[in-house]
Amino acid sequence: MVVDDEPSIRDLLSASLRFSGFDVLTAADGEEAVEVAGRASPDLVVLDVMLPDLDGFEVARRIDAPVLFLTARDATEDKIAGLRVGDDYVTKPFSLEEVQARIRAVLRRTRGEGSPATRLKVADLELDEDAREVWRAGRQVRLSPTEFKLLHYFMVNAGRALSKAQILDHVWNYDFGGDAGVVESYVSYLRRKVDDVEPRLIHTLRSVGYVLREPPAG
Amino acid sequence: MVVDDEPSIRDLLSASLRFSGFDVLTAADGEEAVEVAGRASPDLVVLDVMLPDLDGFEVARRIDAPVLFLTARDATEDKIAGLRVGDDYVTKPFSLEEVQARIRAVLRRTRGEGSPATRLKVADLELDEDAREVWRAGRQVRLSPTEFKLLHYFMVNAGRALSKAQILDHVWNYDFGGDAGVVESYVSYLRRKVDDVEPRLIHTLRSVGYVLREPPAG
DNA sequence: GTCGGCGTTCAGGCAACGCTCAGGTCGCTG
DNA sequence: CAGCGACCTGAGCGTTGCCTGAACGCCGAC
Repeated sequence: MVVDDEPSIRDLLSASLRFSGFDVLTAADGEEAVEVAGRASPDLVVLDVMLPDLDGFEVARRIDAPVLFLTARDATEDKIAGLRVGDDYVTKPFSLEEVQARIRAVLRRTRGEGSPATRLKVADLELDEDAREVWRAGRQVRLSPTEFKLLHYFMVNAGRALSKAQILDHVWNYDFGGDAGVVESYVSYLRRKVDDVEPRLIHTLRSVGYVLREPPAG
Repeated sequence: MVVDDEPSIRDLLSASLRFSGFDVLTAADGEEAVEVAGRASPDLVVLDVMLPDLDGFEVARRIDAPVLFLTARDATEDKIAGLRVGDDYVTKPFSLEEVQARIRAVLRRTRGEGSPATRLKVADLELDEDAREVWRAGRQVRLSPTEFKLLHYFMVNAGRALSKAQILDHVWNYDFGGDAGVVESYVSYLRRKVDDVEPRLIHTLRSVGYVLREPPAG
């Protein structure tokens, strides 16, 4: 369930989550959120802290589900205050990658006890979400946060062609104003760090975008 | 079983204990506590001394299970008075690390006689929960209580990336209002005391948090 | 062959982040 | 009541990561 008073944010999140296979309900304010949650018992609520009527923490208290808070970047104070164990938060502006990662983490913690392998693998490239480790051909590789998010996005969508706009939308914050040049830069960094051995996994599709995939045997 | 009249404390404790694999029941007052305990025979009861109806010690007398009391910090008097053998207490405000440590200690004493190894080990770093001793590369190290709790939390979660917020939630008291700067300070202290030799075990993950882990062979 | 677009890489400025140290407070102890 | 240890804060400083812009190279089109 997604709760935010700004329609743009609400739509952005619900569309992206639906696309990833979640069942999504929405609410525009605190009252509605409590009401809908009471009826539908969502597994998790993505909740803006700033709502027109009720305080986000107040809403959380009245809902029996783990909460992922959306909070302004400078609200360092409030963050810790309202968090119960099992909850988590993401600062605005966020990237879709971030939100989805946190959602999966919360769901994993609360429901599935036997932590399912959080390990992504493509050929001899491996990524561990928990430990934030990346391995290529047996060697560990150090990545910056953005590099890590980008590679994660590639690996989740391994074998699928991704346009730069798509990548920008998912990996960068939604308010990022710059152009797709950054993507090229970061793909370049990634190649140097994790794709410097055969077989090459990151392929550029001219005037389309990029793919991460194991080259066909033939 | 968790007994407290404040919902926030009740939720905090029950969620955190469930996450650690315990089966948790809750009660909001003394009457309910006695009633539920009679039916369900819990292995241990976490019990607030200040309840709206009955005194905590009165409740304890009517329950056939070891009790971990939650008591105000300045109630030095009451502490000793109500404690039976096998019981223990924690002062409010507490940290989750503290409560869980005490719970495990009580359960170990009462049920499991063959004390399970309370020794954590990562590379040449060892921590003995019982004796509160820490060893690095064969040398014993003296840690302050907070340093010890922090290191303990790191070692229990060895190999997992921990955010500063997460650390704050578990190692510091739940009412701590300050920011994550303290964590940095204490990590700094820990590094000086237990991580001043190769291989380095505490690694910072920029804009993510920290990990305690043995560096990879490669 | 040449030209234009597209992609890659590098260098540099800027901002954010984290480490450390010094200092102040509190509580305990002798 | 003086001394000490533990805890937290704040400021300064070095480092890292992020993004931009520009130069260079590749590739396909004509």
